Amino acid sequence: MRLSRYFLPILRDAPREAEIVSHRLMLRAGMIRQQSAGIYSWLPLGLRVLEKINRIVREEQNRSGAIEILMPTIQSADLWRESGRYDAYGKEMLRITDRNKREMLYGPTNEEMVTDIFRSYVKSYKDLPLNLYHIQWKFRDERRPRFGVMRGREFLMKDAYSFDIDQAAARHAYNRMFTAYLRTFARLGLKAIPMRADTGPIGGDLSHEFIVLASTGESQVFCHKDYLDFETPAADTDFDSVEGLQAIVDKWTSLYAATDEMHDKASYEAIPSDAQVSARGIEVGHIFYFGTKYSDPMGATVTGPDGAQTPVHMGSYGIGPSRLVAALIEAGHDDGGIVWPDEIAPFDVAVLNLKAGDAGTDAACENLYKSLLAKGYDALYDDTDERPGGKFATADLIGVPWQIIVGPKGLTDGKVEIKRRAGGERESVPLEAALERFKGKAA
RNA sequence: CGGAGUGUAGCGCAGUCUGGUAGCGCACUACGUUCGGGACGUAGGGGUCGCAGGUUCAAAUCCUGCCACUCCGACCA
Repeated sequence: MRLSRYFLPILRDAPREAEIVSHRLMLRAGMIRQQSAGIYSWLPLGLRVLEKINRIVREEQNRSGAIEILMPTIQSADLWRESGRYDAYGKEMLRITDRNKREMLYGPTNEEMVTDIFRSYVKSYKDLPLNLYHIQWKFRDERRPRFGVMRGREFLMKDAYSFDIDQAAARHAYNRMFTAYLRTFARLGLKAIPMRADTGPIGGDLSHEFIVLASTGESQVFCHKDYLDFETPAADTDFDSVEGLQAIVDKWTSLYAATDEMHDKASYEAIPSDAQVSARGIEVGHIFYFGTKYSDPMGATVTGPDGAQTPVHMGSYGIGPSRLVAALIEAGHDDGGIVWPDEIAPFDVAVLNLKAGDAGTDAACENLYKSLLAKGYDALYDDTDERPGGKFATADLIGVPWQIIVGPKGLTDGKVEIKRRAGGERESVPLEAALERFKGKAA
């Protein structure tokens, strides 16, 4: 992308209302624009990051055996009356009336709807297990939205729903998601620790929150230090292996880890004091097993091997990609701006032409830019006629992991500079070497 | 939902107390000089002062009502 033709509305000063660092940086970097309390437009740079997160989430969901669908944002109140949640859900549910005076709602979650889909088509235990997920916008009319997209009213959520014949099978479905989540967050460059969670209004008796440690986190969390060094399940993990997944989950739940609400002082203090971690955390995922809470009242049953109708055992599994954007910034930034993990960055590499209009730098940059594109990189070419200082500041602010800096000074020796955003290391190399350094994007 | 605030140009702010031609910095446009860490000069453009009433010769400023947004707390992916 040529910056001169892109839409990147950088702000030099953050708007006054933005308090936390991720919100300030997202506004400054031109990633989002607030349209209403807790409701945001996603501008090109923000959308790129959001899509990169979605891609990873999708890959790991698919790897674990989940199947993608897409359900609507608007739902019928009737469906929610079946489960009893239409009245149980408070003012957080945005209720809408259509022109025919039918009661509708903007979905805060999709258990009822996916259960309806399931019961319409699936009739036999032979079609289980099944896990359907979608990535869709949700709306919860929070009393007090805050912290930008971290706690918006409208937010993007990946929600998966598992269907199984009995509790043992549902446990395995839970373990699949548990494992997929460990992989997802690791690929996003985050250390997310599963913590026992309260099951809340959704109900059920097996639930974990995945918490990212960050000093600006919203809640207090406690855990054993060893979690930070646990190994992420491998890409070739066999998701069909009941024992294999159970071993992973057992390991990742073997030590103490709890949010404030579930905190048990005695258990925590039993941890050797040098292994106690008390920190702030951001919830980035939440998984539940809730049995037949919805399948029972909604009649989602299958015929078992014995010919009997059995309500299916369900679980639901959420990750908030829009919130993850903010969490990633909270976990990765410095005075200069955002520091994205390589896999999430909106662009892989930025080419900075320090003197646009100069025949030498123009030619070198064109060469670099086209070569990077040809090798599959998302490259951003700053071809504007801004001054060098501004270009450095912009590149740092938006957090592109690599910068290739091309100025007339270096070019007299045939050299360009490669800068790593994260550590700030820079290296002066011949133009050819820079071209070679970026060999091609590994799939 | 309790408490505290804020609405003036795209962003950051002054002006409001004490009514009298709507300002500053950044950003934007043109030209010139600059050019390796957010340059400088000159000349420009841009605002129903959140909205609606009211008081007054005159309202960003005073009065009344409403709306929006933010922060702290309780609650949530």
